[in-house]
Amino acid sequence: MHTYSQKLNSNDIARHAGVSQATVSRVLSGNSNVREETRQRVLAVIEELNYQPNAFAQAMKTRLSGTIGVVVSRITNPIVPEVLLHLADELTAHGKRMVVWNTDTEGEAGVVNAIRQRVIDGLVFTAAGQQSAAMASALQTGIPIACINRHIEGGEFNQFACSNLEGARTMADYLVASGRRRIAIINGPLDRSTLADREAGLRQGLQDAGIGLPDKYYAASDFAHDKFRQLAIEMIEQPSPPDAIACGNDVIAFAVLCGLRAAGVGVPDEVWVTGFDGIEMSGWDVFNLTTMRQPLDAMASATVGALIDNIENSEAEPRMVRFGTELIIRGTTANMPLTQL
Amino acid sequence: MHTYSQKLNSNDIARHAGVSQATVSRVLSGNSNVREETRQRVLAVIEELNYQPNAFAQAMKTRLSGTIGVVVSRITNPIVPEVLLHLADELTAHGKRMVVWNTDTEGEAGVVNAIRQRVIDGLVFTAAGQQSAAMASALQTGIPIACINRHIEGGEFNQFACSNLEGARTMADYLVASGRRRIAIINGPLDRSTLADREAGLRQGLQDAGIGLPDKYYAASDFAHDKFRQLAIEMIEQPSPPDAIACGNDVIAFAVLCGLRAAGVGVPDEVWVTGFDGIEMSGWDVFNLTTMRQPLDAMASATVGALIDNIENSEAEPRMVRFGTELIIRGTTANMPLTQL
DNA sequence: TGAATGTTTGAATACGTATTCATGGTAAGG
DNA sequence: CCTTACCATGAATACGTATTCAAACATTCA
Repeated sequence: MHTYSQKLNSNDIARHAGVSQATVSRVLSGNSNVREETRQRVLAVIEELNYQPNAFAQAMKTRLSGTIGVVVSRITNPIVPEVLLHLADELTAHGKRMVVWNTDTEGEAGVVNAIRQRVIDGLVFTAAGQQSAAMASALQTGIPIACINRHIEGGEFNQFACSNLEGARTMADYLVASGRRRIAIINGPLDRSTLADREAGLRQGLQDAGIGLPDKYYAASDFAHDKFRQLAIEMIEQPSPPDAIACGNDVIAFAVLCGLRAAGVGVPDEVWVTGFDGIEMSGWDVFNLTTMRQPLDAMASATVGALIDNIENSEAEPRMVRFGTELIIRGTTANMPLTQL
Repeated sequence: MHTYSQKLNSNDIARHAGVSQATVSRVLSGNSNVREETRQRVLAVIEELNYQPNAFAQAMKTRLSGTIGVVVSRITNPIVPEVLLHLADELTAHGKRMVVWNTDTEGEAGVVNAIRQRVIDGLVFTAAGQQSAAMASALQTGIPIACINRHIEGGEFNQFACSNLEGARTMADYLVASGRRRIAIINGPLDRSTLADREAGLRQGLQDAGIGLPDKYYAASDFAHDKFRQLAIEMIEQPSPPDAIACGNDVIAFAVLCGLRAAGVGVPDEVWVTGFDGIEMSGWDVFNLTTMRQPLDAMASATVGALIDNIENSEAEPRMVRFGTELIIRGTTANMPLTQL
């Protein structure tokens, strides 16, 4: 069994500095009054001996681990690392570590265990379906949680998402205003609030424009590149195919573009395609995707901020914010300025 | 300050079961002899009261946290989540949690801190440059480490990578055997051993074929999609452009394909393109990239296995394994079977 | 049967820190 | 000068578990 011994403890520091262990602890925590001269002396010894407090002992006393959990449903979905990147930056800025669970392959047992063992101070849930043993467990134990890109009606906890419905509505309006009339939707699983809200926004826009959405212009599937790709092929190869396909998110749109390419159908000449999220890859030439950008950095910042507040102050009210989105017009739709909206 | 109290401790269990706390601990750890009847009684009480041992107290005693750190250089690089996925699965299978650091934006301070605080039992380094304060700190403290996709000569620690040189050599042979004669290389930073080894393999193949590599057919840059894209454009727009571009990895190849598309150059009609890694996206229709697949799952499995061994048995020798690669021929090169190799 | 060995258990202790309680000292206020 | 309040500090304790030590008991062997 490999263990590497801790060389020093606060008693050693106390002895060297000629104070009591309690005083060393007070200097470290910075919460109590210590005479400036004493503080300097202790700090000097800490520095000299290169002392680090034992994190486990601290955690046991304070019941705080300095670690935040992040629950992710499909880590290889390209939007996930972008979210993790921003979360990691924010957490680091707050001096917290980030432990990650990927539930689509690992399952949720690890998360539930961590919650029950109290080894995390808070938990971030990223977009995923509603049914979640981990979420139920978190709510039951009362551990502070925050959801990013996932909305649950009536939930008494922090929730940060973009204006999915309004953004999708804007997207529909743009397509209609640009002359599209046979607009199709390809979407993912609707138990994800983001996707459901976006679909609602699109449908609303189509309905208000008097266009509507025939069944043959609608398709959905659970997450799998090949499935979306296949749906796109079937969609485009039917009689009187759509002249635009609005997708629930960028990753779905990527698969759709792949399907259309396989079917030999030109974009945007024969059909337009739009995504939603505005992830980095959407700007690559091979996609050049018109999409609706959500401010992931701001959302991550708010998520972490609220979580930290809940941890430091249990009275803090849960927050719920919707972030604005930005239409980015690229090559998968006609490249013309949007003056008529 | 939010804290949620631990309801029960092992003393409560002991009292309810009519045994001592030591016996409860023995039942939990499973290392000592306990009479079967006693064990069942204790387990029943644990079950009944829904007791969970306090992880911090355990960690303080055993000096083991049940957490493994993973250091990543650019988490949004699509190969990284694939690595993390496999690592997470393996770690979960071993009952370990995974904490992730993304050093390109966070820096390494968090990792170094975690090492000094002993809050992780082991550390995985994924491909990155050689200079690393975290690696130095890890080696100094003696915490078990393992490197995946990163090789350091003479290092006394676990290292798992694929046969980068041989794989690249095979790739060069394939291009030459297929009739390519003006073969270019676009690569990333050479302080990454994977990229350096692959370049060496390619150069070796070209040299043995008597083709060589003129300066004008070589370009490199640090990691940034736009830079690789630009390099590809400049490469292809020069007089007597290459008839093939071999890239250091798939992500570079994606950028190259984007550049070629922007330049209006047909692939594979006017120029072939190859990658290396075989990440999932390389199979998407928009890339359809010929590449060299490395067995990430096996590599991750070996990485975690070795790390766990080092943690459980400090005498365990560091391991160093090279994994074989597999040429995957797709649409960015002529779609013909490779019989002549 | 007696000695030797092995099994099962409890009491006590240690891990390293944060915090409470008590004490001596110092400043403020009349 | 006396009281009151506050500041700085140390001794002692608690957090919850793993482990050592010793004792009680059971088993084996001659």
